Amino acid sequence: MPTRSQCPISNVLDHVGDKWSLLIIRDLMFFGKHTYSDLQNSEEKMATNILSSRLEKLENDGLINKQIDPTDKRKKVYSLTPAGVDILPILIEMIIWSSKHAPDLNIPTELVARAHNDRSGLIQDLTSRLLA
Amino acid sequence: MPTRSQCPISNVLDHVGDKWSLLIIRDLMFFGKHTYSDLQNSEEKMATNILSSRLEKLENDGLINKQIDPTDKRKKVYSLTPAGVDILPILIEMIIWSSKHAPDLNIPTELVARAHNDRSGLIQDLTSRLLA
DNA sequence: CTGTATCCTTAGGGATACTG
DNA sequence: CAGTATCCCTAAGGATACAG
Repeated sequence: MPTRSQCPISNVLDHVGDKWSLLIIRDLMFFGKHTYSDLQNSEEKMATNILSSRLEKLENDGLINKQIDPTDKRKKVYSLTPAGVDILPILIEMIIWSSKHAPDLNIPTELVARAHNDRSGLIQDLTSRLLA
Repeated sequence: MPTRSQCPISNVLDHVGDKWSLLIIRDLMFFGKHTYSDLQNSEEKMATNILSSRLEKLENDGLINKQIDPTDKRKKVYSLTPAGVDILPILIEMIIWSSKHAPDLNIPTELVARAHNDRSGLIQDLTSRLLA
């Protein structure tokens, strides 16, 4: 997606403003997925060509890394870059929004509670774990 | 966009996970725009048919209101619902992300500073102003 | 298993004309 | 001014086959 303007919100959307990219980041962030087949088996079942193209774009945009698994050279492992980890607060706010406005969904209530009570601590904990 | 899963992040994307909806909300929220032509003259210049369809979807989804201007019955005025106002923290986190990872953009620095120093106060101030 | 490539259909979107 | 409608093209996306 080309740069549309100098607006910081528009800029984020130019990177992840589609239906799938944030779900890939979610899976890497919250569900410990790091292989292609892990990601393909997400609840939303994205098509393999879409997954492939999004991984390529996210890597080009500097949000994820693609590495060879050191324990098995045939495998490839996807992980978040620091810029990718910094998407975390955006996802947390989305979870909070849904917990308020779409309470019928499967919301991790203890996560929401901690996001309210100790937001910066939560983000620091998750971030340090993800960057470890 | 149909519901894809029970995930709260996916749910938000089902409402605003396209290239334009959050920009409309941004314009209503930060730039005091409330008419069709106001919105059409945003920096990103969205096409009139797209603007029309997004306004319709956002209204159906309960994020914006469309009302007759009480001072001029010919005019229509768009405004955010409480659910729309609650998108604010998501936008703030997007601005923070860009301020960190795309510092070349036009970022409102005093907003970012306050988002760091007094995040909940900032959100309360903006929210109460928007709902006033 | 980890993807790429292809085929095909649908949705997104730009330009512009048109209506109340 | 405030939209709707149409035309047309491109991008997104699903299904599936295929390659390393």
